[in-house]
Amino acid sequence: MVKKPSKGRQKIEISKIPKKNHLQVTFSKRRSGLFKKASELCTLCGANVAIIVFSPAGKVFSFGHPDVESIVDRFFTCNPIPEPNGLHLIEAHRNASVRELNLQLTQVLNQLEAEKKRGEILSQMRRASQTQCWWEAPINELSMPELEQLKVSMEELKKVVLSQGDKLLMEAANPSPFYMINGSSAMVDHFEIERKPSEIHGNVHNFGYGQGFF
Amino acid sequence: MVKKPSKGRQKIEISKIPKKNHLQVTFSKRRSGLFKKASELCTLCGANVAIIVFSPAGKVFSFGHPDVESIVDRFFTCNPIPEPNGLHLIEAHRNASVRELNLQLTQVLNQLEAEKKRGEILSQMRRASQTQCWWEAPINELSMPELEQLKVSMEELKKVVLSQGDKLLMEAANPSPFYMINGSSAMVDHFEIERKPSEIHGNVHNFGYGQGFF
DNA sequence: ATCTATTGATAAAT
DNA sequence: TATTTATCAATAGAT
Repeated sequence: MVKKPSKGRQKIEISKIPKKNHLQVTFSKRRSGLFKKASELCTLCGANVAIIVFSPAGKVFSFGHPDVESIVDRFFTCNPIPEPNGLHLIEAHRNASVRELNLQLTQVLNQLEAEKKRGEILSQMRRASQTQCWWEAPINELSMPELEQLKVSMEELKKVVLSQGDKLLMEAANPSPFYMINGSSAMVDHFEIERKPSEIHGNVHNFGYGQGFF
Repeated sequence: MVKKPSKGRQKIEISKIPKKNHLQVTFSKRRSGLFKKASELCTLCGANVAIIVFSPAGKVFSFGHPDVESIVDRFFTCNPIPEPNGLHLIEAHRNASVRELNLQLTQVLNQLEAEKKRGEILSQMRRASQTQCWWEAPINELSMPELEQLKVSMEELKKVVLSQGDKLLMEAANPSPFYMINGSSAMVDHFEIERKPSEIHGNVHNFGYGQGFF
């Protein structure tokens, strides 16, 4: 062997790693990196830190200084959840959390439903516009959003048709050779493609900012 | 002024920083660094992470994906706190339910993500194919008889569209109740209900994490 | 908060 | 999983 050209560390995108074995390695390395950073924060600044990590497979890892339980307890003392009875804090919180979870579940399920519907509509529209020309389309089967789109498009078409009709009439009356050659170029961009600026990942970052330093 | 030769980053000992203002700055920087690392771990590996930090002054900061509460709950479900009384069975039952709920939530969240992606793709495809759709056809090249024909077709189309719209509106007066998934008051009792692992299955992308790694 | 020189973390290869 | 190497990213110190 002549040499060992390691490419060294390479820049990576912060988005879900597709390769499972690769992901496993990265998870392991970064988890220990995270815990190391946490321990340094404790030592350097005298902070108290608790970290709980669940791997995608559901395995749990935790770091705590002095220990996870006391920190979590303090946390829920600081963010108390009102509960009339005399249960332990964690107990009380657990009950509230079940409710919370159910609520979340319901909301997310509703969102899912909405997204599915949207996807269905889109794919329907796509199928429709792919398969057939509009004048033979089974309009009786179109849904409301499709009809809306159709209506808008018809308005546009009507304008174009009318102006084209006028143009032809004018030409018939005045057959001049250099009579507007490119007067219709504006028609092409009735439906300009719009793109949102790509959104950065949503709810991952929950920094507790908004207050002073300590 | 000639120049500003910064000494740049210097090595520091990992032991309690004596200077209070310096400590404050370091705490702030490293805390956000820690949270950023955590968020990257979530994104890259699909992990769930909760972090609670108390500054030496007792101020609390937290990070959680999807949120601190559910992760802490899961944690205590996995590491149950020894309880002297005989509530263990009830506890166990409840814990199982919480675990169940969390699992469901995670799955549904994944589905949602998949659906959103699918919708995005469809909508992109649609935008792309619109470029070639009929309403952007080169009407300016049609001749007079063709335009006449087009006009007639449009009139007919309009009628059909209007009647179809009416029909849909009528149907909208009788909405189907498919979105009634959870009654609000019944939710707390979810843990009394037996549930199969998951009846739901995503139709397009399967983000289901493999088992057994880590 | 912003700017750099440096250190520290880590992706890829083994 | 542990080590190595080449890079990239975080951050200490100064402004």
